[in-house]
Formats: sequence, structure tokens, C-alpha cells
Amino acid sequence: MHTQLIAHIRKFVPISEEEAAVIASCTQVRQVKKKQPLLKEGQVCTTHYFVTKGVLRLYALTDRGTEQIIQFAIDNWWLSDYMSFDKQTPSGFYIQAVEDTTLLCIERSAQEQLFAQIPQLESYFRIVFQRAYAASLMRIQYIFCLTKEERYHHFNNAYPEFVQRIPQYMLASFLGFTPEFLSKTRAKKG
Amino acid sequence: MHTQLIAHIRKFVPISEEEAAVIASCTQVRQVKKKQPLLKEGQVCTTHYFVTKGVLRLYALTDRGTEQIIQFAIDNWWLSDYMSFDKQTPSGFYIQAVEDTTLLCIERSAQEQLFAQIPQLESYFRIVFQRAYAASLMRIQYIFCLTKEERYHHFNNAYPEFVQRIPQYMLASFLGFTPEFLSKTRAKKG
DNA sequence: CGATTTTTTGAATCATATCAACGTACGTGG
DNA sequence: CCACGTACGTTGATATGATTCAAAAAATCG
Repeated sequence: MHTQLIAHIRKFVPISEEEAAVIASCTQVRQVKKKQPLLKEGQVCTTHYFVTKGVLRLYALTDRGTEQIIQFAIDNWWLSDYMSFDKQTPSGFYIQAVEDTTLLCIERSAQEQLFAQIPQLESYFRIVFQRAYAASLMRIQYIFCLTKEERYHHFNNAYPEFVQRIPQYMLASFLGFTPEFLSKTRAKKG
Repeated sequence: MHTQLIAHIRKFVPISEEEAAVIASCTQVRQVKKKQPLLKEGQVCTTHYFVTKGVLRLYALTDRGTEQIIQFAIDNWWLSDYMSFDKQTPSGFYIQAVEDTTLLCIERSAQEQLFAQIPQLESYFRIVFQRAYAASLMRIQYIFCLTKEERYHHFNNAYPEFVQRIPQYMLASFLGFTPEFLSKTRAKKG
């Protein structure tokens, strides 16, 4: 399990075997079942999650009681409520497993120790967040520049395997429209 | 000019006077006039911009030839096309000054040297990007969970001074609706 | 001041949501 | 392994929020 994280880190920065062992010792493996919650609104988010296998979702409850999916995390993605994690304030989000998922968990305090011991990790996460931010801005571009139908086709072309893995109502929520609209769009051509 | 950047960095990580001098030596001050372009679609983005005074906008051209604003940068914000900057591929965006603006510019190669010489900068940018990513996800939440009218009021309450500084058609673009809609919304109450 | 840029206003149109009803699949316990 | 219940997906009719377009009014700039 840890080897997958170590391999991912080594794509970006060099770390020794000893450092890899330190990282492993500061992370806990965790198996979560489909629909199992990891964070609820009002809680302070104290954990940084790395998905080794499976899917997590970060979502919010809207005024009208519906769930709005803000982000997914799949294999080799990090997820947390970074606002709550950073400032140690109550979260406005939920984190939940979409399917049976294997995670590595790093507590905030452990992460801080790791940064102090292994400075390359600052570099690693700098790159991870830089890319996540860039991807998030691209997503905003798609949201504003494409119609909802185009958005669906674009996402479907970019991540066809992922689209197969998740329920349609979750995909609809993530893309910012209703399940009915997705159903009708799929009925048109494919 | 550099002192403002140094002060900002020191809010997050400690750096010595010598290190501050190295940072200053690797950055160029630049004054840009309103509407002056800093990046055009098709160019590779090789510069990281830090706004000390003024406003920049990152925008894309849509299929229909209109400008879609993806991000603003104001005092003490960093801006670049991080996708293009990171991978050294042609950008799909434009960067332009919204008003007369004072910038610090760091070339990609200079930034890499700085990271090698001053590891705390990795930590600084890790924090900067983590917050930018968190803010971007919050923005996606607002886009999906609020109506366009609510979005305007929310943004107007959160950043009233900024709203005064930029033309309404730019605010409308940033918030994802038309200038006409914004005009009609403002006519309602405030 | 005149010229350009930005904002306003109104009417017609369009994309997408909503609601309700029905169909299908799925997984859980008997 | 089947049957039942719940969760998920589809469909059509109607409603609505926001866009589009065009034109006029206001603000800003050289």
C-alpha cells in the first residue's frame, strides 16, 4: 500500500529508502466501504487522504437539501478539505467513499513532522497543489465556456473509464446539472 | 517593491536578509499599463507574476469570440498559466492588466534556482497553492450551489472594494453571466 | 468637447430545471 | 436462489431563469 504512495512521490522528488520508511511510519492504511463517511459538515478536518484504490467524493449540502459534489479523488489523488485542514476550522463539506476504497491517511500533525524531516515533501506537495489548482481553473473554464451538453461530452471523452465507475446522478452533480438532463443527453447520441 | 514580496513570504516562512537579497536579485520589477498584455494564447508562459499593486486578469477566448475571465490577481497574489508554465506547452489563455499595475516577475529558470537555493520557498509556494486550490474549490461550490443573482450578492458582500475597481462587464464574466444580467440585478436593490 | 467604451433597458428566445410517473436494476434477507 | 424493497435511471409536460439582440443612455478618455 505504502509503496504506491512512495512511487508517486518519486515521480516528482527523490527520496531515500530511510525517508520512505519514515513516510510509511507516519501514514495509516485504511479500508473504507462504499458510502462510508470520512468527514461530516461541522467537523474539523484533521486528515489528509491519499487514495490508492477506489473513489472518494467531496460534497456539500445545498440550501435545498441536495448534495453538490465539488471534487472526486481516484487512484493517486490526494483529498482533504484544505480550508478546514489548514485553518483547523469546522468544515462545510462531507467526504465519503463512492466505492470500496483503500486509503492512506496522514494526520495534520504527522504531516507537519514529515515536512520538517523530509523537505522534499514540501516540494512534492507544492507540485501536487500547483497541478490541482491548474486543473481546477481549467474546470472553471469548462464550466463557463461550454454548454452543459458539451461539458458532459468533453468529460466523457476525457475520462470514459471513470464515467463508467460512478452513478450517473453523481456525474451529473459533479458536472453541475440534473440527473434528468444527463439521462436525456445520453439518449440523444451516446 | 521587493520588500512587499519579502514581507508576504515572511508571513509563511522565515528567510534571512541574505536570502531576501537573492530573491530580489532573481525578480524583475515591471510596470504595466491598463490593457497591456502579458501572455497571449499560443505562447508558452515562462513567467510567474506577483502583483504588488493593481489588477491582472487571466482569461480565455470562447468559441463565440467573447472573453471569459478565469481568474483575477490583486495585491499580494501570484498569477501565471500554471499548466503552460509547468509543462512548457502553449497556453490557451491570455493575461492582461486590468488597471495600471506594478508586478514582480520571476522567470521559470530563475524560480527553479531559487527553489534549489532557498528550500523554504518550496514551503511558501506549497502553502500559496494549497490555499489557491482551496479557494478555487470554494468558488466551484458557489458556482453550483448559488443562483447567479446570489453569486453576485455574495461576491459583492465579500469583496466590495474590488467590485468598485473593475468594470461591470469583467465582473459579470468572472461570475459567469452576462453584463446585461448584472445590470438588471443591480437595478433591483443594490 | 467629440469619440470610444461601458452600462442600461425591454422584448423575444432558449437552455435547462422541475415535477411526477413509470421502468429497471440491484443487493439483502429469508 | 428467489423475492421484495429501495435506489437509480428514464421520459414527457410544463415552468423559469438567464441569454440574446438591438438600441439608447451614460460614463470615461484623450
